[in-house]
Amino acid sequence: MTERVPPRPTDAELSILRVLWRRGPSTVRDVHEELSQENPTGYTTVLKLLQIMTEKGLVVRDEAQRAHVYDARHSEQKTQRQLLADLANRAFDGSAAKLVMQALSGRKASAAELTAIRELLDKIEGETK
Amino acid sequence: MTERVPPRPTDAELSILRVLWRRGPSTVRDVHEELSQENPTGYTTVLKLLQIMTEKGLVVRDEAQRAHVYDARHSEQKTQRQLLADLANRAFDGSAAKLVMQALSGRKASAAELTAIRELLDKIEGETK
DNA sequence: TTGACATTACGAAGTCCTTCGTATATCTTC
DNA sequence: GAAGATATACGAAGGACTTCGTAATGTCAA
Repeated sequence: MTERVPPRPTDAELSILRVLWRRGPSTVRDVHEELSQENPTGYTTVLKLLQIMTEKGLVVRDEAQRAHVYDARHSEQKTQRQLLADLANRAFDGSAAKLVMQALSGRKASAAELTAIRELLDKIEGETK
Repeated sequence: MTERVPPRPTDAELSILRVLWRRGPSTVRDVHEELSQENPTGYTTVLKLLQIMTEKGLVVRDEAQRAHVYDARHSEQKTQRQLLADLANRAFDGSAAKLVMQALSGRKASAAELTAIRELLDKIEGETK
């Protein structure tokens, strides 16, 4: 059996992934401290989540040292794209374009951001041609 | 107590909402038949879900007839925007622009769709000005 | 009215998510 | 090597999600 695609991370799992993406490989202690600043959590709670995430394949664990070091298995980009594809399938008839249009309509996007998006569009159209 | 914002629909709940958005007000039988074509489900399972969704405020129920008639409480658009805002908060630092860029990078968008997006950008920028 | 049928109500089971308390193992320092 | 600090492992509890079986209720026709 080959490795399967990891499942969609839950809310608590995603908040841990965000810490790992920001910090890189980290111990439970590291993650716990960072996470507790915004949202106080028990140390063993974070540990348990990381253990489960290891089983699921969301993170990888280096057990070389006493304090195991965890890291996100997939990049932030890759995970984000998977989440978007998933949402598109579940709520937008699988259409990424519909999703984008709705996200843009939902206001809040600075002029600079709009420009950046426009440039991205240019780039995409350039490649497709 | 005033009405609270309905919670994020689960996967099964969302698939029911999709049917309601497409069909409009429907009985359990209606929803069950439509839903079972793609994904066979028990009749009482659908009923139970609709009852829970009524409690949560995701749908409204008209009990005038013997066969209760259910309908989505919020429009497809409104729900989609809420889901997008939620995902932006959980995985994109709350930035809708980042989300859009990532969605666009994730390939798949026809030329026509790209044009439509571009026009939408024009419209937004026109209003903001 | 009564029987057949359709519908809703109720409750329970199995799984997953989240949290935490306690036990066990390991390292450091003296 | 023993004490204390620090880690991980284990298991359990409570709640949410999904599914379904069975009971109760309502409707209609003969």
